[in-house]
Amino acid sequence: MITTVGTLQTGLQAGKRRTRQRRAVLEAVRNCMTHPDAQWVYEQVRKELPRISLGTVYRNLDLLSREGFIQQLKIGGSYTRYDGDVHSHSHITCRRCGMIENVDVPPLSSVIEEAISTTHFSDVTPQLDFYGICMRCRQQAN
Amino acid sequence: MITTVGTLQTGLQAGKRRTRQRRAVLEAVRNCMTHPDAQWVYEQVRKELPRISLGTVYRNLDLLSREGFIQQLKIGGSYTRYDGDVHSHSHITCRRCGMIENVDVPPLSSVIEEAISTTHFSDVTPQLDFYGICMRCRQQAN
DNA sequence: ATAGGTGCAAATGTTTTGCTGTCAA
DNA sequence: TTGACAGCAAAACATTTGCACCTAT
Repeated sequence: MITTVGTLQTGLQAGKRRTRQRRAVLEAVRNCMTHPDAQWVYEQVRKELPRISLGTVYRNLDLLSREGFIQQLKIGGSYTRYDGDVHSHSHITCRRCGMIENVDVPPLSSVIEEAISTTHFSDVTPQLDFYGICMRCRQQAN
Repeated sequence: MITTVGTLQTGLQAGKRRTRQRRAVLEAVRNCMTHPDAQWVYEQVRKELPRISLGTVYRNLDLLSREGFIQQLKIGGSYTRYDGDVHSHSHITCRRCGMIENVDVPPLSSVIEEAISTTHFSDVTPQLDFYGICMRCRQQAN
């Protein structure tokens, strides 16, 4: 069995050293389907490495996202969330409970490209997100 | 000359009382073109009302955005920014300096509507934002 | 051996809140 | 008159950072 923990399939390495802490953080984000925040990752990783600190989790989440191993999501709530899926996709956030789900959206039309061209910005990337009410919240007749 | 400070043209009122503090906060956000944060609004309003507290600014910004008089922007940086322009439009944020500019984007295509329909969410609103490098930052050869 | 990384705790920066007093209606 | 709101300060909250020690290379 080949283990690729802490390494992309291409053999790329995050940071300069391959530490247990970094591998565990990447592993946790990748295995989580719910777009976790730093606290969740911390609690998860602590099951394996009880002495890891929250600061280390933050530092690694930052490094991993800067180097493109994971994605930082600054949508909706009051804290930053992470996504182990780095392929380009959108997110839909529940306005009531904050739950995030993935949405596959086709490439944005040339109409939007035109809108961008009216600005004086360069290297522009669009980010399309959605907000709504999830099924679970809708069913809870409050 | 008709003054509409603190009141929408329709005569709607924010909150239950028309306080000087609330009017000044709304005024400040409306007159500012740079999508200010709470601190900026605080400093601005303090010129007129030196005894206003930051807490009051936050409470009013919150109330005004909940009631639709202004718009809350949770994009990019580490703090919440506000927009006095409540008509539906997008924003483009500079990745380097955080500067925000407005972008007028045509209505999103039906292709996107379809993507939304694959989710189990209701009352979905799309939010399209852009990130890039502004002209000023590009010119500063760093 | 050594630079990069970790743990810990304190600091930071933004936003919220409890309480008491004030003021718009 | 009275309840919504303001001022103040402390608390809450997520996140960052300084420093001494550790460890992957």
